[in-house]
Amino acid sequence: MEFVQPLLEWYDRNKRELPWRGEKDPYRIWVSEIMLQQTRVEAVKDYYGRWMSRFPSLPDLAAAPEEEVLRYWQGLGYYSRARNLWQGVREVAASYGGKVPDSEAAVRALPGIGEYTAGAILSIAYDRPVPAVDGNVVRVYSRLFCLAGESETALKRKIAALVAGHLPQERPGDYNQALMDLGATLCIPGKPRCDECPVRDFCRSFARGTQQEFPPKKKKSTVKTVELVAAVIERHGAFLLQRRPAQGLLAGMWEFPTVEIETGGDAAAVESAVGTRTGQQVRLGPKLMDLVHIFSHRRWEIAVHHSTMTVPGDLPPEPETRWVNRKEFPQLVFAGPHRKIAKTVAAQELPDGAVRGKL
DNA sequence: AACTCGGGGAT
DNA sequence: ATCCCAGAGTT
Repeated sequence: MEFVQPLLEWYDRNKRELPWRGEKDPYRIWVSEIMLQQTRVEAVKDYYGRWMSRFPSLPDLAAAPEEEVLRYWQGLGYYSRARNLWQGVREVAASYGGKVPDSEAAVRALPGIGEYTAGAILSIAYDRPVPAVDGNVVRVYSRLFCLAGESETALKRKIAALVAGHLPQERPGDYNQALMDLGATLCIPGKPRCDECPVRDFCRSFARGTQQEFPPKKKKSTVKTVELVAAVIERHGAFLLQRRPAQGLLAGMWEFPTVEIETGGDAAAVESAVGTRTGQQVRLGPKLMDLVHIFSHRRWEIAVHHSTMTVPGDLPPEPETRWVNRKEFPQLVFAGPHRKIAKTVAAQELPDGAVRGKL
């Protein structure tokens, strides 16, 4: 295709300088691609740097405990990515002698590696001509060819087939990355900067002035609001923390005891619910803060209350519950907004012997 | 095909 | 507010 060469030349002159760019170690490419899933380049840079200073090679990650791996991922989101990456790396260490396989089937079979990531790893690290169609590439190609597609999956499939036919055998990784850089810097959502585009002359939507119509808008999902009360329960300088369920949202991460409430639920009902959850008799104290935390498809509104135990009881086996000193906070992986609560209460250093929570 | 899964930056 | 980001896995 005639636009391949102009695009590669544009890439050679204008590619972004990124920490993982020029990297050939498949493990390092792998890590970057997983971090970049649904995550902006700017957000990834720092995490990638910290990660590589701690887990510079595949065996380093394979040998690390899961808890520590999650600590290095804390705040990035989509935590199953970290677990899958860790599991995948261990699988490579165990079954492939520590060398990331270079066949599409084998790479695709690793946990957390889907069609896009397989293409990215194979083309960038192994120079294999496999398309890597991410959101950028969908946007670029749908505009180049005025492609709408019957569904998102059909559109993506169609584009992957086109890219496969265009990939230059000499530098497939650069072509994939050139498409992504173009989509990230010029062929952006909203108002693309077509005046600077190296392939404008080949773009059908530019010719028709219909760039805005591509790619087709995806239907918006509804965001459900959930009201919660979190209880900060302190005793002898330690705080009561609980682990979230192993499956689902923020799986396995630590949080202050939290209950979902009906709108306008009264204090007694909340105290009862917290008591059931923690095995303690609890009285809600003064409000520490209100937090709003927004996920893609959920909105948490959390009232955080200092709370006191009226009658200390045994800790429940489920969910896992622990008294944690604030000095141990850095060792834990906190669930989303609870990081902020932890940071706040940990900062409230008291002199020895001082008592907190008196009304 | 539709949902779930995080967090944040741009508009 | 809305969009969407170098998506994958499950239902």
